[in-house]
Amino acid sequence: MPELPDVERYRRFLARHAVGRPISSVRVTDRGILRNTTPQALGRALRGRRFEDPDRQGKWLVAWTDGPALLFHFGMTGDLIWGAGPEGRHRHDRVILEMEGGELRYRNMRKLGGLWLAHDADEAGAVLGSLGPDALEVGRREFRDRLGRRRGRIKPALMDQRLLAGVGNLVADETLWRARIDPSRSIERLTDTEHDRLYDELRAVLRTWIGEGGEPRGSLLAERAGPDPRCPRCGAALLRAQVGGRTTYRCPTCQR
DNA sequence: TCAGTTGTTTATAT
DNA sequence: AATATAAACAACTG
Repeated sequence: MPELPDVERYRRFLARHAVGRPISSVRVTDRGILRNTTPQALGRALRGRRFEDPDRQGKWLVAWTDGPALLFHFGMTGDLIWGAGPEGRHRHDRVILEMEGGELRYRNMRKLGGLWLAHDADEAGAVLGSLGPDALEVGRREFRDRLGRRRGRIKPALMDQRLLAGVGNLVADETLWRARIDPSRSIERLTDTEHDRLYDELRAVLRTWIGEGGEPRGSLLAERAGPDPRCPRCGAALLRAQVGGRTTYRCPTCQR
């Protein structure tokens, strides 16, 4: 589930439900999900604090409070849930933040990703490491420049979080399909037109995906899960292959 | 039983 | 130096 658009929705979700409410207690049902702190330290750090407007960079959600910040990464199966009370809790709710008027739950089945605690902006920056500019914020020029300094195949470059933050496997496939570019094309051989299409389609994919509150229809994405994946544009059977170690779908006639 | 899964990090090879 | 590949992490589904 979580790619950049999903994390952006989590960001808005946290802002809508949790901002401003005093945190009364922190329940950790799986301490392994805390990557740089303990349940005790997390409780001490957050109790009595209130979330402020959260930030997102790539697939990271940075939830500032009037004290420290809580950093969320959702891995492949993370989710954020709001509950008015304890009913509806799930066994994969690894951390539950109880606050006035409800509770925020960090759910994560596979436990890739996790929660980090940062006491200030410097610490938050250290956790995020050398993350590139956010894929939705980056300008056309910088996108082009950063890509131009890379060699090799286009898809793994798009997914490199140091180059550009937020593009995952599904967004990459969708973008390349819409831009009609083969995921294995070498970056050096992309034309100016293709660079422009890539930038435009990346933004279009991210924006529609955020806007629809879920994965878009009439897309490669909708096809790949089905029994007979076909190109929504030309009807050709989609090809499935490994690119950069990830399952990749492409259209044999539209993408060259 | 086996293959597959939206992400990232690490080690190893080229 | 940078890119490519595979494995590991972990838990579940079909």
